[in-house]
Amino acid sequence: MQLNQATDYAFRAVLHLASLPAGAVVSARELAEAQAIPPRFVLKIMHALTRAGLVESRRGPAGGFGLARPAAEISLLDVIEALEGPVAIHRCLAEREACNKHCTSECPVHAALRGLQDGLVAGLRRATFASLVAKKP
Amino acid sequence: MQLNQATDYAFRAVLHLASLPAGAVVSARELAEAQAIPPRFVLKIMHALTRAGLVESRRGPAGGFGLARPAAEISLLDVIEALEGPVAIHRCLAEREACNKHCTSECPVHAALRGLQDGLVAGLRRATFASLVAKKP
DNA sequence: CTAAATCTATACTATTCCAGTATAGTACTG
DNA sequence: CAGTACTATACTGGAATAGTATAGATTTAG
Ligand code: SF4
Ligand code: SF4
Repeated sequence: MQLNQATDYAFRAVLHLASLPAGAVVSARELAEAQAIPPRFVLKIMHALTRAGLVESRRGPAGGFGLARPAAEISLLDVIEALEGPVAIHRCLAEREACNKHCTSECPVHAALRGLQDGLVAGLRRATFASLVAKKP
Repeated sequence: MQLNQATDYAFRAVLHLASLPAGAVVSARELAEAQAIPPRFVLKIMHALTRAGLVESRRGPAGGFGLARPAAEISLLDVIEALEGPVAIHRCLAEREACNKHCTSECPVHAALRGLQDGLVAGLRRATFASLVAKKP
């Protein structure tokens, strides 16, 4: 019931990129140092963010990473989904067949959890990195 | 980011007990069969629920388990906490020191997630088994 | 052209957690 | 006192987590 460590590193990395002037890039090594991310591990995280289309990379000397679109269009949900796939607070909300009871009718717990998950996901979608950067001191 | 299997079994078990006439008890074996829970595993789950004070047990022949208080006073949150401990959607919300970045000031991601978690927890607390049973067909 | 810097992609590993089993013990009933 | 049923804890195989390692591709400077 918890986001994993890689996702947290990704939050820090995107927050770092979001507070940069537009168009600027920062190397994996700098990111790792500034955000206290293990230097080898940061590569894997940026790889996932790049594949998801949230960040863009430039190779070679003076290369690095930058946001692929405005920080106002990147939410906590986007980052979580890039690292962990779709959000699901219970197995049967990830895929309905995960219920090993094979309830004939709709399960009331399932229904209640679905409502709560929807609220959570909506909140994660509303939390953009533009709004988060704005809150920083 | 998902409730575990044991917690789901506990949901089914409590839902089963909540739909019984008041004062009735049901044995572990019956519970396991009715709710498709592995027969040995159900003992561990009922043990956790008993220790948390949500269910009461009676030993010996004709023994079994029943709710320790009215279904209206048992929520999804109570069951989750009995099986998994306090709800936390992120490591730094479980314990503040879990952040290996040692942010000097308040982290905006932390603040946003805390708000969302509070909403989720409030919803879980509001979902009592009395209301869930009422929704069953 | 070539060397160094930097990202890309995947394989590997140690540790921890999960899901479930096993078993020895305690309490109640008839 | 024998059988039923819960109590409590130890054990286990497999999967997930949190990283590390490495071989390769691309870009730029000189
Ligand atoms: S019993 Fe209900 S809550 Fe549990 S997995 Fe099945 S549908 Fe979901
Ligand atoms: S960086 Fe922010 S969100 Fe991540 S663990 Fe630290 S306080 Fe929590």
